[in-house]
Amino acid sequence: MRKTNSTNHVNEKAITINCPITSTMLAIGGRWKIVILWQLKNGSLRYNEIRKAIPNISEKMLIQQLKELMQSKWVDKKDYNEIPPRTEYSLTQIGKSFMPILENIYNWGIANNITAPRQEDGS
Amino acid sequence: MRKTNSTNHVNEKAITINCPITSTMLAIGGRWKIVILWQLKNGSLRYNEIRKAIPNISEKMLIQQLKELMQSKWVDKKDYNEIPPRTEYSLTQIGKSFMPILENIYNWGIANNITAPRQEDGS
DNA sequence: TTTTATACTTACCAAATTGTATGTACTTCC
DNA sequence: GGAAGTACATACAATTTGGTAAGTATAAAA
Repeated sequence: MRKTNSTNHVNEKAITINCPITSTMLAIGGRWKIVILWQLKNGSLRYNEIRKAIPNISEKMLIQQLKELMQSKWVDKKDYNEIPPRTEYSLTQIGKSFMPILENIYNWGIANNITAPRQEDGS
Repeated sequence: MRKTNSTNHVNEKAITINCPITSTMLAIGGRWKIVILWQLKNGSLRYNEIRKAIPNISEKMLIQQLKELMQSKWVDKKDYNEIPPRTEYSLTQIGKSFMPILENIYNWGIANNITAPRQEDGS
């Protein structure tokens, strides 16, 4: 949980309060969020399907990021109440409506040959 | 400096290596990067002008983020070699070419009434 | 000679994010 | 009775990010 009185938190709030860009970035800003959204763009997937589609993600990270995406209304979950459990995750309308922008970024990235910056250390 | 052998780092690399979206997000992903880019969209600014335009940023954060933006070629710096010092920061072509996408996100955010998600704690 | 102006650097600390390992629940199959 | 399948939860540790406070350099102005 975050501390509401830390400078970090206060600054985050100040930055996002009036800016839809930074708010949006915050919503999709976790390590795995975009990867998850990208997986869901062609339809709903079960928990384990997402997991297998994203080899490096841990279970903790997957549910954590899914929860946050659900809180911010980008992703929906359907629980079938079966045993063994079955749940399906899908994009909400909000999530779907953002996909064209993600595709823009995708194409922009390719056109501009974007590679991630890395400040590496030897150790 | 980051550790090149941490799982965290390895995962970041895996995520960005083949994906222009996550690479792009990484490049503009610091706390203040988008705010800085947004300030520069109407032309070059001196160090102190940026600083005054972004009330909460500390000097350390400002130069750090500027350096990273320069490393990833979104921002350029011109040093006038005067005393007292004078430097000017401006968007590169890459930086400028991304502005339409930022504006898309801005409009999308307004249209969808995006507010930043907050998991707050009481302490 | 102290102050002012500008653009940084650095050491250190606090906070937030990410990852590891292990455990839970329920039912069917062997 | 034990293993398998599915979707989680939780305690703890490592890593990374962000913030604070103080210092540097140079020359001109007060």
